[in-house]
Amino acid sequence: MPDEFLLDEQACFALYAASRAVTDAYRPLLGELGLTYPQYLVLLVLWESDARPVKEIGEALHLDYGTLSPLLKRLEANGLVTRARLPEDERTVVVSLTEEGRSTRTRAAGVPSAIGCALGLDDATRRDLIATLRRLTASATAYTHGGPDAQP
Amino acid sequence: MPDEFLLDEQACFALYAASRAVTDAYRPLLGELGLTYPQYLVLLVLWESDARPVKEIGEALHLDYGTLSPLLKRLEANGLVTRARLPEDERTVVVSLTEEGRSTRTRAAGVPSAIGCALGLDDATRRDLIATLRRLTASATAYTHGGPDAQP
DNA sequence: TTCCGATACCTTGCGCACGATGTAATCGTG
DNA sequence: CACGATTACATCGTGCGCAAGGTATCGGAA
Repeated sequence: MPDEFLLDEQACFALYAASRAVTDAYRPLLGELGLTYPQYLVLLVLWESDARPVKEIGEALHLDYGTLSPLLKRLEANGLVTRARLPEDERTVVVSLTEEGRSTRTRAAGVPSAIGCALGLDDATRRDLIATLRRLTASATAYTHGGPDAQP
Repeated sequence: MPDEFLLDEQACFALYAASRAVTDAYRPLLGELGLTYPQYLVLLVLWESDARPVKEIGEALHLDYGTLSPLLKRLEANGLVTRARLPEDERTVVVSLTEEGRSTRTRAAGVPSAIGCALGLDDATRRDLIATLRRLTASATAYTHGGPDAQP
């Protein structure tokens, strides 16, 4: 009997282990920039489109306020972003890059290629992996929220 | 010009997001057993082969003592495992399942199939994913430790 | 206009993860 | 045997990541 504890579990553990291994690869590179991987992700979001409310950053990264609020406070304390309430809606906090935040993009220019080297995947495999992971994420998310039944 | 911050980064973020989505899927299932996902992983290791030193558990899960020591203390506090020094080598702590730890395997019998459903991957895709993730983990680990040069 | 609910965010508490440091036991070498 | 190095763990500090609870603001209906 093929142990049922050793089939899909392997996929989940492989995912868990790979995610941490990749984060480990980022660590020394980002460490020189004074960044963690989640902080780097926030900067990626802002480099693509500056001055965004916390809500949008959270949606882009699938992170909630409990994670983002203190993280953004640290980015602010490190002088990379500013946070300001919207005058027309005082509930909303808009996060914007400082000059140092923008220039960090240049300092991080070598990171993607270094990581690409670390992953060691050819183009086709990587595209395939991304597609599979996105389907998996969508499927797992649909299962968790909404459950097998579902309902907004 | 295809933004270099949007290529390999996508693979890494997809990995990061997928890993958390899968953990989210486990959470309600394991929550009923009073377990977290890392705790469940430790039990998987012990269900396969009981009475193992902390070192072996760490190697199996790629986790260090800083993570495992408090985690195992919690499992012990919850009555699922015991920890005992080896008489022939007082440095080594052997982790063993209690009766409750063993019986939890039965209570968790439905978890793998539920997760398999949540992932929504066919057999071929899943095998392919596991293989890709393992190569990726090995490559990233080799890059991080040992660096591009390498040296034991 | 006055509520009432929704929205956007913050805070707290807990459990990972990891680097750094500490400690006791064991091993290896002279 | 002595003693320095290694091994196996434990602990501490920091930073996620998430659930739960709190606050202030906004929008809409009575």
